[in-house]
Amino acid sequence: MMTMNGKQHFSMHPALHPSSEGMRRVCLPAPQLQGNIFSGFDESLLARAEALAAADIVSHGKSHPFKTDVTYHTMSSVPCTSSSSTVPISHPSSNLPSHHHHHLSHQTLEGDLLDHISSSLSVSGMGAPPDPSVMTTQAHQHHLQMGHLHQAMAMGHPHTLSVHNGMACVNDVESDPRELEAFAERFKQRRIKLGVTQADVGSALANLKIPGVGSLSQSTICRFESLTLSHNNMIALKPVLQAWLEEAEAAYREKNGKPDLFNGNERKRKRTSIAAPEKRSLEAYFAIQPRPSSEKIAAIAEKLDLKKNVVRVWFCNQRQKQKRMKYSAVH
DNA sequence: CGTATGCAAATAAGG
DNA sequence: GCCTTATTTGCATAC
Repeated sequence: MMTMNGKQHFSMHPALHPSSEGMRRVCLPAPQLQGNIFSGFDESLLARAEALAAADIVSHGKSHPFKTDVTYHTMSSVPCTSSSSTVPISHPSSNLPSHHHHHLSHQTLEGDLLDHISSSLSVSGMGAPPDPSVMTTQAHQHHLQMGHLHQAMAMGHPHTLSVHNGMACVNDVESDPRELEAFAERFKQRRIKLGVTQADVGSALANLKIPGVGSLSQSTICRFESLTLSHNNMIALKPVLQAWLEEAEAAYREKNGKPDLFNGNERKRKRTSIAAPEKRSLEAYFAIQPRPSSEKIAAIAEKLDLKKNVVRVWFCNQRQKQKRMKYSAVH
């Protein structure tokens, strides 16, 4: 099952114009131009985009890092509104772009030579039924569809001092924000004592067989230890890591060297790496049409030998990124 | 080697 | 089904 290999194809693109055009008009759909672009979409557009991609190697502006990270940060004064659950901190940052370019989208998609999409089955990925458990905030009775359910809420925790009138902030264990930090530190210490690396921990998590919990990368373990994850993420991961720690120490006592095999059913989330040439092509397509139709996405995917879903997500993320940049540009 | 980290895929959740 | 916004991770690669 699954096996959604992100078979990368680093086909090297031949063309490589030494030309150095630093003109990288972002957000510039380049509407009018010649009618042929939109009339004979398909091939011509794709080809054109590819050509652009090839010629577009220089403009790799690193731009500003702009790290808006919201990492842990010791204190998270979240008003204890305690609205049962899920209150994803809607950030008011969203502005009203109102980017209505509206350039007559007159794309004619007649014949479509590139219609044979062999994208095959979609990535079924996970199918693990959610499993409440873990978290503090029980009362979970949300069995809708599948999903990883990484219940990461539980944000409304009591301020250090604020008195809980009555029992507003019920639930939740007695874990202060300090407890979390202490745990992270303790965790690292004991992990090292066990002679286990972060990567080991990450992959060993799958052996716990906790529904909805698979392996994690070394990065994530590292971030947990250094508290560089979001508070909610920290809280969600704590019980899992704690479970591992306990098991590992128990096994250690029993002299179990390293019995842990690669059991684990839940795979670690996989991340496709899109090679540079493909990325360049995608960028070129994006410059021409930031919101390609499903059919076009399929065509692009086919051409670049990427999964359709990968391409679709790439466009989504690209739009997000562009929006972010636009925002930061205005400061 | 094991650990940090930047950038950005993949996912979650509400339309 | 796909989009958006917000977030969670992981690949790569720098320490």
